Amino acid sequence: MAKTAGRPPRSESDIAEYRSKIAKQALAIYRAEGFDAVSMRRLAKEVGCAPMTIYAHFEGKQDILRYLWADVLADMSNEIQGKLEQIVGPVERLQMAAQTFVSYWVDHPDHFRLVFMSNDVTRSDVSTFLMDEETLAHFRMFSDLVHVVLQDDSNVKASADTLISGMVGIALCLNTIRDYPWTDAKIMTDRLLTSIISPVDIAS
Amino acid sequence: MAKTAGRPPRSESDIAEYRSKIAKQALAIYRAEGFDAVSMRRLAKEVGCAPMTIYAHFEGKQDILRYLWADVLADMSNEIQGKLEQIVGPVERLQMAAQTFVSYWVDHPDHFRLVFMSNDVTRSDVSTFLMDEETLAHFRMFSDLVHVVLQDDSNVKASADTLISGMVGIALCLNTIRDYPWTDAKIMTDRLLTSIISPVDIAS
DNA sequence: GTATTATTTGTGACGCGTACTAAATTAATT
DNA sequence: AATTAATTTAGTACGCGTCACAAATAATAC
Repeated sequence: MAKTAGRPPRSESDIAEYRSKIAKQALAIYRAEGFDAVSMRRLAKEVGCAPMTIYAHFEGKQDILRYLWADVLADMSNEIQGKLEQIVGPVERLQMAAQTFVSYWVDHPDHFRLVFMSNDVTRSDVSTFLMDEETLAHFRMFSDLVHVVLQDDSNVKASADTLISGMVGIALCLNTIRDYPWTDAKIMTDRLLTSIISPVDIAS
Repeated sequence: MAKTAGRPPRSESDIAEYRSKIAKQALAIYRAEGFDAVSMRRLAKEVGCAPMTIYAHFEGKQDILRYLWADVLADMSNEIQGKLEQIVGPVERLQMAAQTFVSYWVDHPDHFRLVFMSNDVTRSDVSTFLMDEETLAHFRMFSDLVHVVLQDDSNVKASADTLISGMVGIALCLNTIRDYPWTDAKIMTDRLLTSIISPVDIAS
């Protein structure tokens, strides 16, 4: 089968280059002026293309926003790592990580919104986006910390996932349901953590 | 001090009537066509007033959306109560309630978005909105269920709050971070629950 | 060269939330 | 009935995400 005539599809590298160019600019805007400043029109202007051209490279705004996750998650990870440096006890390390994690999202609502609240929850379309290794690693950090504490291998992932989503939930509730008199975040985080890391067997 | 001349401010009842009229119509639209269908312009049209008039009665869209919470939360509560009817064991009741709670939000992304993701996270303005008794009661239902399981009074609220935000977090994570291979919701919920309801003392 | 085809651009449009202002309407007191 | 303050309206405007469609551009085959 000979190649068809006409302009060939852009090369893989061109696609990647253009995408990263857009994503990079989006990140610059986000870092400088926050979530609300990132708009398709402005992004296009600063990238130097027509607004609609972006839609040839991304499915929509959400699709772009996901590329900012890496930056935010790295920032969060750094903060945790910094706090962890002086701590040796496995339980203490996990506690510090958890407290820092929750504090980070409570103290940076914009970042929280970006990562956890900017998806189109309604449409459950199977996007082609897949988390890269680096991004996954940030989530796995907790698995590792939990793993050290719980020698028992079998439930580590379930425990870590529950811990992560639990902490995210604390941040979400504090951020959105402000009228409800929530227990202090520190206390809830501690409660969640000490619960998760203690092996429990309750009759089902 | 005699009253000044001129039109007096609207009466309390008039204010409430107008507000509830708007809120009621918003609810009708939401129920019929979902989250995205509720827009200020359309709402105004169906209420029979100018778009900007609504802003005299509500601070903005968020302020209206909150009045839809009651409906959704009642629906969720009903679903839980229905499932609870045949169950007598305190632990089993709490388990069923928790599983139903999480399932509800996972199965109704629109409702989840309305209650937990439609606030303007960025601005932490102290709005005048206060949760009414009815709405609070839905949250307190879990306190009650937890209370029955944990006779120890002291930590009931902290445990219940942690449980609620943990479950909300599970729903949020499943709804927004779809690329991460989360542990099954049922398992995470169970893990969270059995952890929370078992009294634990870990060296701090 | 020219024809063919893929991609990019431009333009205009829709509806959105919300801000501003000036005019109109309303309802009570004088 | 005239006055006056509270409220509503109309109109305009900005920027937003996104769609539709025609025009332009670029790279290949002939």
